[in-house]
Amino acid sequence: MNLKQLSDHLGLSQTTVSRALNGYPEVSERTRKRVQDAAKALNYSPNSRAKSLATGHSHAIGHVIPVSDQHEMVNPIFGDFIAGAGETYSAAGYEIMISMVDDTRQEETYRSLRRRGLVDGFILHGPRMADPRIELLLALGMPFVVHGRASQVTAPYSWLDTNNGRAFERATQFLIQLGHRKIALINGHEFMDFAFRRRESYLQVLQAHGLSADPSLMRSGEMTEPYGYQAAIDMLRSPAPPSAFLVSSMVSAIGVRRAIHEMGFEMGHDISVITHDDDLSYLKNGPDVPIFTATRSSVHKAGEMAAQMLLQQIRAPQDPPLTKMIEAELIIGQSTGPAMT
Amino acid sequence: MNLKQLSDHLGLSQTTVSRALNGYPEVSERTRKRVQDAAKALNYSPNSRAKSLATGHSHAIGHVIPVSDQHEMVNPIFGDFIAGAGETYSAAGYEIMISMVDDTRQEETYRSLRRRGLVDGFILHGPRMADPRIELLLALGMPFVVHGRASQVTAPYSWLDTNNGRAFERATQFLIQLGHRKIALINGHEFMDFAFRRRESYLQVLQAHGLSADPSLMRSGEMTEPYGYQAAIDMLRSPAPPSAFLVSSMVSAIGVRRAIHEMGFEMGHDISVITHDDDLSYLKNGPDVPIFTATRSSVHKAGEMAAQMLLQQIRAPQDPPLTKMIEAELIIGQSTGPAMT
DNA sequence: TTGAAAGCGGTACCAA
DNA sequence: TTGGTACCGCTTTCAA
Repeated sequence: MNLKQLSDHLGLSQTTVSRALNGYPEVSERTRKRVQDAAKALNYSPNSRAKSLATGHSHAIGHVIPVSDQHEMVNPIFGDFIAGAGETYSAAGYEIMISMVDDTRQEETYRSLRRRGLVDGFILHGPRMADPRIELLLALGMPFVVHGRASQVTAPYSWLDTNNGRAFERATQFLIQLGHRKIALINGHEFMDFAFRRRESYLQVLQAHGLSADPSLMRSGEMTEPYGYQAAIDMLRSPAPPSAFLVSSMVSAIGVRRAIHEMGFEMGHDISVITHDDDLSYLKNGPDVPIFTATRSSVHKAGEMAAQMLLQQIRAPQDPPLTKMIEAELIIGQSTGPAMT
Repeated sequence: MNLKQLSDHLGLSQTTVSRALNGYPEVSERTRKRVQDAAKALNYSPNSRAKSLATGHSHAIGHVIPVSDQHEMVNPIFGDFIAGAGETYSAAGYEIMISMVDDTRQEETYRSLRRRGLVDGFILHGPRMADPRIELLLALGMPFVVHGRASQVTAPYSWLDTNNGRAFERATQFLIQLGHRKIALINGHEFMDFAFRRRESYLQVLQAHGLSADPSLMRSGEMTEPYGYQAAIDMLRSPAPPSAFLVSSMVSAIGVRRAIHEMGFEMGHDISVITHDDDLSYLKNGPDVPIFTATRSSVHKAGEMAAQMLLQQIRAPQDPPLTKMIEAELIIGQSTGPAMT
């Protein structure tokens, strides 16, 4: 059933039917009613491709997800974020178009999605400190919202971010209050903006308490389980091992805990671990660790909000960029002081 | 830059340019080369909406993900599966269109995506034993592949599934070999096909060993952490608690372990836990539990394969349905016998 | 208030 | 081997 068939059926022109269905004011109420009823009865809905072609917008949003070549895996927060965004889009009549592409093909993907007219806007995931994609999108003139920020990009743009700095500030303070003096930081790649901010806060708090930053207690890398394991093993084997770990990712934290166990330390007694991750908050009640985290549902919420911001930008492209900060939640499972030995 | 501009620039007709770019044989090699070079130089790529409209296919695949109202969360395997599928699609020039919709709106979503011409095929996620969506898609005449199976649907259709039955068979056998006699099953909703199959295998192996199935040791429900916790607490408080848990989801398993800890049992000594989940295999090296799982990378692989099967169906719609079984991996972290007390 | 017709940007049939 | 043209299904301007 297409527009022509519907209008023939009604004995009206395509024009009138189109207008009636799209809420144009110049259609008589009687006609509109008749058209709407027929459309419903005949199960008509317009072909989106034709509509897009005619109107110039696709009613779809592109999410370009960087996937790492190295381990072919996607950050687990992704699902919840998309689910949240999807809800908002679907309520507004938008679709999600997802591209999973590796780092080398990001630009090409943005350009191509835009040129081919497949999307009306973008959500940018996983920003780096100096992320060239932001300039690119600004140059392309496409509405977009960054999930996170890029602290070295000075041009104004829309973003929504978790307050990573504040989160790690509080976590570090918490460990210091418990009496820890040697606190290790197992961080993500520090060219990623979130990781950079986390380290900055960690260092700042150490300094504020007169503690020196020990480079041997700081690691940054791809947040996998083996990475966490190796980093922790190395540190625990050193002559002056840390009494606490601050870990940027739950996935790596699993490796850290394995290392602690393997080295014969007891978690929550000899050693403390604090994890920050945007996912896996369902672990918050686990017996062995205090967890510092953004919950899954807060990530979901972030997705909703980012989508709303983007739709707003699409509707009013001239408006100034929107920004939004989300505070992470602090969830203490079990207080664990430094080694008792 | 559109086709008309490009052809004007070249002094050729749109027809010829289109043919040159799309690999039609009747174009002279010289012309083709000239066209291709110009297209590259002028950064031309065809408008997908127009192309879709003209050809009748959209070069996009719909993934309709059921989201639960209850906890607004998405099964964590989703990200890896999509990443795998996305790779395959992208290599074949297809896009992914994702719809996150709750159970009540599944049918409507499939119908709408099809009617509006947004997709050429579907991957169906989270099949139930008697899943009406399969009949629907068959009736719609759209190519689709089910991730999982629907054991009560008799009509032939394409699917790709993990061998859940075999996995739980092996897990149950393993626990019995360790000496366990009271083995609890914390399962997903048993109207879900995977959960049904898991229970069937569990029961079958118990029976084969002359063990009676104890209804008080079997639970099914939404696979959340609190659900696992509550189920385990209830069982552990009973007069005859289980000595082992077989848990259908890593998320619930976290709750189970919390309950074990809280009740004063020691994991891997008093109590064993085996978890099956398609995600979170990075936990496989955790210190406390043996894990029975499909790894994240196998889920990724499943996504790739499902996508390949679907593209195959799209290319040759008349071919008989394709089916593919994937064996789960058995990963034993640490053997744990029954309670020593 | 309604309709005819010209796009939107491609593809593909039919002629040349 | 190339080009003219109708058409895919909808929107929108212009006229009636």
